[in-house]
Amino acid sequence: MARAATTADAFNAVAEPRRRQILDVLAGGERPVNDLVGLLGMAQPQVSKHLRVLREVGVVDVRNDGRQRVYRLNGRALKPIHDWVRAYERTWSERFDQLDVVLKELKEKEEDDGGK
Amino acid sequence: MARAATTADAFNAVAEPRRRQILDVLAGGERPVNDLVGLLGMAQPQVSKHLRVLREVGVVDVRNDGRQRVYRLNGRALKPIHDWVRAYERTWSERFDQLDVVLKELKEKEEDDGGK
DNA sequence: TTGACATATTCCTATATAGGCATATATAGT
DNA sequence: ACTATATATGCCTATATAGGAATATGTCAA
Repeated sequence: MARAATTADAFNAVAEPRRRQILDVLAGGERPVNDLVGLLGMAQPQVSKHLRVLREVGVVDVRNDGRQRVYRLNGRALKPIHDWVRAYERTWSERFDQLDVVLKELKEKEEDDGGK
Repeated sequence: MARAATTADAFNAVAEPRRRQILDVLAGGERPVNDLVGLLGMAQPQVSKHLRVLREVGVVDVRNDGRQRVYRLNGRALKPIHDWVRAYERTWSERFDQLDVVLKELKEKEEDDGGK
């Protein structure tokens, strides 16, 4: 088998640095495609294709505005990533030395995350 | 071009669900390979290959113990992911709408969904 | 040494990219 | 209708998988 599709979940979608860059821009407010093209210095088709992936995993939404398509961040789709990685914060932050219960809870969340 | 290598960074390494499962087990303590094989129900070569990827991005370390190779979590390699995704937490958690700094200090004591 | 156990590596194949480029689609203005 | 603008899609190719199976490597014990 090959790798899972980039549209399989937020983890795969966000593994691509360009897509994280797009999200970082959108974090500052909604933008039409051409704004992203200009700000990121990427080719327009590539931006559109990356936006399609991000949209398929639900991390961005689109809105039509005249002949422009305005993309908007939907950060909630990133929550599974946050929930998963948060459990590991204790391994580098001393504040989390005795939060074993939290760790177990988040691991269980990861269990039923596979079917998304 | 193809997708970036899974060993390119922690984002790509962790995009694979099986590798997250491995890390979730190792979060409970170091383990030899065969333990992971048994606990996760994966084939041994696949486990070894996933561990190689995780090791190349620095998220696990190995130690020789007789004929076993004991793998140990090194969560610090996940910090870039945590740092990146953390900036988006405010988009789904109303707790971050105001009083950012204060609530950041307290948030680990709450475990309900996004507060009410 | 021989054998059993533990782990890593190699070879194979189907699949999915990401970027470059051309082109299709859609909308607005004249 | 025609044109310019804005965006999406299709086609192409090199590349990198992930899993399966077989095999290689390494280590202990008798």
